[in-house]
Amino acid sequence: MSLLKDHITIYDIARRAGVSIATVSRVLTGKLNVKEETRDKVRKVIEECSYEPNLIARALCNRISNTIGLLVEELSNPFFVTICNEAEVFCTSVGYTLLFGIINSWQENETHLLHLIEKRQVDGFIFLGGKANLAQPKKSFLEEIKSVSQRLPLVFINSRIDFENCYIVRTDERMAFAKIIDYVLSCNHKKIGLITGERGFLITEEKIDVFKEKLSAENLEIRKEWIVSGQYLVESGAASMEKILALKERPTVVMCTNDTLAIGAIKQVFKSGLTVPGDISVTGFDDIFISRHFLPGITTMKQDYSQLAELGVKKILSHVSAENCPRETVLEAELIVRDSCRML
Amino acid sequence: MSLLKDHITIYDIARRAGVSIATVSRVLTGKLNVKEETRDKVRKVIEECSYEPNLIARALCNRISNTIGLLVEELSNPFFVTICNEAEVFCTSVGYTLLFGIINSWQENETHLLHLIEKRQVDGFIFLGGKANLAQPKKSFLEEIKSVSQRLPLVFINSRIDFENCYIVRTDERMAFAKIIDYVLSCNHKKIGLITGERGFLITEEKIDVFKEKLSAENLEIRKEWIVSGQYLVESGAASMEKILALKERPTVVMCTNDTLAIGAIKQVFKSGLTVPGDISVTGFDDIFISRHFLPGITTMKQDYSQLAELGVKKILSHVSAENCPRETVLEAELIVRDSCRML
DNA sequence: TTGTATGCGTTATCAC
DNA sequence: GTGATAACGCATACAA
Repeated sequence: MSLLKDHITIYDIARRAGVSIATVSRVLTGKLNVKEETRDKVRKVIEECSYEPNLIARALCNRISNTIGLLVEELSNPFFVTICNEAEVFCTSVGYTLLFGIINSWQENETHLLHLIEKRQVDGFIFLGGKANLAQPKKSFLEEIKSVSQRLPLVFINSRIDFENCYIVRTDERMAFAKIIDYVLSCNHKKIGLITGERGFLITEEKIDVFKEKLSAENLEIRKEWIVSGQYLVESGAASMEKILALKERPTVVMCTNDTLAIGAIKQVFKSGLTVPGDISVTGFDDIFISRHFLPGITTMKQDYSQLAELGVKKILSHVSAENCPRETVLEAELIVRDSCRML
Repeated sequence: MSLLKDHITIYDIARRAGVSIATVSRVLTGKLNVKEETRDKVRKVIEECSYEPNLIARALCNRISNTIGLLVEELSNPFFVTICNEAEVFCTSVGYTLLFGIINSWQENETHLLHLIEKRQVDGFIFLGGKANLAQPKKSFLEEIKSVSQRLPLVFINSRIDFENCYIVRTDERMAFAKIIDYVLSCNHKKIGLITGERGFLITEEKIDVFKEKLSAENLEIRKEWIVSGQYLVESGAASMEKILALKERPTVVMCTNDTLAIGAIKQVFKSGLTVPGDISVTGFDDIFISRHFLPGITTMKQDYSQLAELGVKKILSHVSAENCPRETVLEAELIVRDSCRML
């Protein structure tokens, strides 16, 4: 068979309403003036036929698709998916639709994926994770970004890319990590360890920087063997904690640069016959969904997911409608105290 | 400003290659014959201009958008998002793009959301959760579905809607739940409780049915107070377990109709000062990501997410290309034994 | 093998 | 106010 979706078009409506397609189009868009009488007549026919305009045709004509590309590192990542969910909901509420591109499934070809989606004439792109979040993005990647940004507005979430037509929405992760360090200090911890994911990413490097700064400022010892980096995986968090537990002298608290690592770290502590926070405290970052339900509940920092998403979309909308909007918006994070870090 | 993305078109390519647009189109689609010489010439120009065809225009022309609507109950649900992720990856690998619609954000208006997406001329729809998964969908909803199915192919995941142009990909949940019950029985449990989410959904009702059937067959007691229903939320799982723990006589194992409930149930056991599986065993269903990492690891059933997703997409592709494909495909689930259910 | 012309369903610029 | 008509970018039937 074939999908003979031969839809009703404005021609059908025009004919049945005894007007021209131009008039139908006018009542559809609602911009130009139409005599109330004819407008009602047309509306009635539209209703009767349950006609819906073909958005593909409209997009071709307007050269605006009401569509935004969202390049996300990985949908199964709980941090990213929360933002995607919020973004999607907000988009549909304003008549937009997101086209997702999942970066990880394309290995090195993040750029190729981008072109694939650009062919669908999206009005802009949002970047969530991927190479854009490297502390030092590669030259070739930046060139590509710059090139695309000459055609379309780009929004980077938790990144720092700075070109014409590029916007940024981000959490102030330096301040956020400083906040949770302060909390840890306020619990009288003096021996503090750090578990991170991949080096080279902003979310990693900034936290390491702040970690060292704060500890120095407090005259606390920064021990190399108490800082261990791996990947942003549960297994990696566990492996890192294993290394720390094997040390002759251990920190009293281990801070993790995200909750996934914290989960792995906690698991490993229990596996070693110790407990969290009894024998060692652990903190996370991001407040992913499960952190509240994990045992023990994870003390962490919560980012403002809905704002991150909504502002990202809004910046593109503003750009499209030629409104002014700040190039960068920085959001605060919130400390969420639960059970995984105890007072000494 | 305005997004003057005045792109290169086939006209530009045609001019620069000294051929007609028809020829350019031919080498682009690759279907019809073009002399090798001219084809190479055109290809070279395309390359030089880094021209990319406008998929919106192509869709309008072909009346096929290479786009599929995916109506999903909630992206933040770990079960659904896994399938979405797989579906998205598979789609892009075959030149398709998914348009997501998040049902929960539209309350009762699942149908309205559907129309919103249909306007974008998707080639088909996939339903993941929502009203389609009710054991007895409402008449009005079925009417709508039937109506849409006359225009587009529809795929239902883990559902049973049976109309023309409607396809089904599902896990055999009856068999799957029977399997995990068998496992529980093999652990010598005789006193078995059940925690479910919302009544009325297939995933709930089928499991309750199987539960009763199996226990009867084993001559085990089916106690009303050991079967407690709530919502598919962690909190609800906890509340249900609280009720069970308050009973004078308790089951030795509580089976949950999904992992989210199991997590809540386990939390509640620990909160009561008891342990899982020491004092009471718990099982889940779905094997969501965190189940492997929870403490204790949750014994559960794993659905074949990638097949669920891929077959869903494939059925639509087959329909579009007029190939034959079975109306319904049923998949098996796999028992995942971890630590939350112990041998008595 | 290649080019011309038409249609896909809209919107928008003209006249009237 | 309203109605022809020309884009929008592409694919294809038909002619050459």
